[in-house]
Amino acid sequence: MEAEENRVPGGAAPEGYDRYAFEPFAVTVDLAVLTVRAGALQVLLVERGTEPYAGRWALPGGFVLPRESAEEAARRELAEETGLSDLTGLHLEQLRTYSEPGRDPRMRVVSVAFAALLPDPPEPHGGGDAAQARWLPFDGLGPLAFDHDRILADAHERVGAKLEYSCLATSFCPPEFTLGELQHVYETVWGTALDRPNFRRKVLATPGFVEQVPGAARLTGGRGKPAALYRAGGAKVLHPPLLRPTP
Amino acid sequence: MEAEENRVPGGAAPEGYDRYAFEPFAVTVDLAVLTVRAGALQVLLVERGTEPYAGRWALPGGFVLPRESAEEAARRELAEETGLSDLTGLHLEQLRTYSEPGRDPRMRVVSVAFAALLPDPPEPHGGGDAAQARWLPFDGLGPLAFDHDRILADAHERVGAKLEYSCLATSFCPPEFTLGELQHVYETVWGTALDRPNFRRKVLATPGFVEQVPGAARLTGGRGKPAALYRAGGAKVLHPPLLRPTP
DNA sequence: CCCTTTATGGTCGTACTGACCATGGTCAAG
DNA sequence: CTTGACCATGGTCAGTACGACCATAAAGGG
Repeated sequence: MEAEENRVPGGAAPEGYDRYAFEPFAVTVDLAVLTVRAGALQVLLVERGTEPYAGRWALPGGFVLPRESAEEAARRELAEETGLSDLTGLHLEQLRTYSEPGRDPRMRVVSVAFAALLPDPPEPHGGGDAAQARWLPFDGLGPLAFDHDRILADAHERVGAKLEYSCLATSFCPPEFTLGELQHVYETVWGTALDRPNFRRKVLATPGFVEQVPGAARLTGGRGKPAALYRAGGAKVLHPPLLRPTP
Repeated sequence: MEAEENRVPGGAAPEGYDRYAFEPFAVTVDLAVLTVRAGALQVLLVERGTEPYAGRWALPGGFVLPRESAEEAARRELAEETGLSDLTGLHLEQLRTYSEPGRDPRMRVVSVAFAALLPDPPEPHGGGDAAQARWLPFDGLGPLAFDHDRILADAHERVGAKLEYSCLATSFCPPEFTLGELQHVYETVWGTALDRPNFRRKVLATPGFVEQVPGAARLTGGRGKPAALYRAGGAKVLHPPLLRPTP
């Protein structure tokens, strides 16, 4: 039900809305942007310059503008923070909305959180307004600003779970990748080692997960036998799923 | 990032917030309340009495109050709509947030949608303010108000997916239930028939999914052999999952 | 030339699943 | 009372998937 009830006096009613009073909220987006770099899971963070939490790292984000959806706001903010222009193929997944009254000490802010996955990202050049944007390793992060620790933990959990039953892992990889790189995505996000032949068997047995680039091969940094290159296939779901090893 | 940027002139800045301008949004919750009644999946809907969409069915919901979270608002609204007082054990799951600018023609409304599951629910007595609240079968619903068709479809998809890898199905059942009733939940939500012995084997082989009530048995409406009664166990996840049959 | 490293291919036993068949208890109709 | 419908329960059997290996191939470094 939308704007149906009249319980909240004190809000400003927009034109034509004299029957309905409502409480205004600020609506923002927060972005948990993950990538696999240098063999580790990394997160895009910005350093806060103002109170509260001045000097702390925080997730990038910002206000939702009057004429855009939260998804559009998330893409806009991400483009501004990273300086990337082409985010069309980017996987952006809505995590959940955080609405606890005290989460921002200054005012009532409802924040729609998104998880985004980037392959081989550029170093952010602190694009527009953010004080400083950097990639930082996921492990060993100090406490973040606001409730961003929890948002980031939720993003990690969600991405880890989606790797099990979707073909999402290719979003972490460049357009052409080796099966070793794809396996490394799983191992990095899950924090567990996988058996290489078994992983290979599973991936190749799933129709549409990956398709081989004919004739191409790449050396994985010069060591070992050259690996065949693959592209992401058309499939979106993994059936049956690729479950995390149970410890 | 919270309330960090100054891009939106025209919003009212609360006290102490002169540095930050923001656009106020109305924030509501929408509830997709599902149950299994009379052998069919049913949804709790309210009939709208005012424009827009007067006379259409809509999901119950309402404004988030200034001092409550979206989860608290959802529980409060649900209690008001159904007249139920004890919703402590109720499974409430945040679906996602719908924020497209045109989804409410009157004003900018951002809605946090929840899916709720009720076992054997009472007939709602149109409790507080809602014009009329009723359980309606999920199949064959005419178009709902606003974007509630999509929210309901998302809720159905989410619940169906969660049945696969969680013990959520017991939330549809009364405190004590037969395995036939539990299987019926799966069949109703998924819309597929399941093999009874195989379902039974799978459920009993999962530790903590259900535990038998000693000595108790119930006739399933008088026909057939009496079935043993079970309670929900302590487990929350299903490992390995109980996958939908692939058609 | 040997060793390390990585990719790729295969085997084998176990666990799980889907498709059955069989039995037993209860009710209702004949 | 008998019979059949109906449902719960128990079991079999084969195909599949998966984990734990072993083996081979191709590259680079000492």
